[in-house]
Amino acid sequence: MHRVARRTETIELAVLGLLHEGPMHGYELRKRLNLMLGWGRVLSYGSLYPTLKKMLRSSLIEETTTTALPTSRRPRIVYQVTDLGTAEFERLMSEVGPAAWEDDNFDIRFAFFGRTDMEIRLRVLEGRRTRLQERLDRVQQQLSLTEKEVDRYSAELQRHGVESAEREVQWLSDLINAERNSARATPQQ
Amino acid sequence: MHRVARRTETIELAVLGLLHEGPMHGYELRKRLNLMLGWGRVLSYGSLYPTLKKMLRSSLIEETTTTALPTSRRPRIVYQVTDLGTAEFERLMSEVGPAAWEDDNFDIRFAFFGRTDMEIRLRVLEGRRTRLQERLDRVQQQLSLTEKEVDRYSAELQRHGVESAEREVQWLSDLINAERNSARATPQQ
DNA sequence: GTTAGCATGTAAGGAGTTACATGATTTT
DNA sequence: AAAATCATGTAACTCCTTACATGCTAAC
Repeated sequence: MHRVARRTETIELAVLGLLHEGPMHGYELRKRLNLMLGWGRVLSYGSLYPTLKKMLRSSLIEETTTTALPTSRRPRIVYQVTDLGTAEFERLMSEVGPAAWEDDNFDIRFAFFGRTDMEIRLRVLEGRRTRLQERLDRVQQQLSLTEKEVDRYSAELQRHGVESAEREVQWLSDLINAERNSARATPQQ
Repeated sequence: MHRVARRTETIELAVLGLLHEGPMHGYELRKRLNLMLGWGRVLSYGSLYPTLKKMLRSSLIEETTTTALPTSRRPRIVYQVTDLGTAEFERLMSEVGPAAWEDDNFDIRFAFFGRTDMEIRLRVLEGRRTRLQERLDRVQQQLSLTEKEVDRYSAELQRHGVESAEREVQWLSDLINAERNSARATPQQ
């Protein structure tokens, strides 16, 4: 029953990670988020602001309203992580399991890999690779037991999909090897 | 205000296209649909069956309940396209515009390209390519005006994303060329 | 005979988008 | 002085998933 992280959870993780770089306000967060989650759908305000409010309520972040400026300026609300938020970030980042390697979730986690142990990194990379490999196998298998010949364009679409997935698997394998090599080069303790 | 097709619309198009191959019941449609839309999320029954009911109401499809079988068998409901459904399929397939080349929609349309005119095919392929190129440009640009140096993993993620998109653009270019060549080889009229 | 897969549905609830509302600041 | 973009929100609505409910059929 492996529940897949809701979008909100993905956003929360990304916000915690981004705020680690320093305080930011909502609008800026949104731009950064769109660049990270990018490629797919863009993040709407109606999604971001409520999430920030929710995170405030659970004390993962704090707000600092920039009120009194020389020129009367509309207050910009600047957010920053709390200690609790940092703890939550670390907890989420050290999760291994489907939540870590489903499509969107994986990208975010990967982006913040610099702040995780190599052990976790390897587990997540391998999990992701297995996940993709499973999909590939399932498709290949179902393709093989399809009796009727598929038409040109359907076949081309399938071919392209499989090729992309295979390339992604290769990418992951390279990353895994790189991690292992760096481990041998710098044996800890 | 280019509204992006709702999932339901995508499903409707896919159902109309699949039923063109011959009558099918819901369960079977779902499997085929998952293979087509695949790679991402799977289609839930709670999504499929209501959509089929809706299509029945609007007379895009008809149902034939297989009731009296030798062995008392639970009725399987077999669906088939109506003339109205065929017309709707053709209308949807000849649409050019964002609805045709946004992520999910594009895949389905492409899969049914065999049943469209080459003129439409070219317009859709080119639209899709332009769409991807825009995204690439936007990312490249935003990347260039980011002052702070990004960390290793974020950079790698971006690199990989850009590479994938570029590869997709190349794929589309090849397809476009193939269409153009086949047009020259077989000049109509 | 029991597990796994075939087969069809519905109701409730949640998540997130769209549309609306407002105003400041910067660029052209 | 207009247009674009920065900036922050909210409410309603829509879609879709999740979970439940039911029963048949084939394989082991």
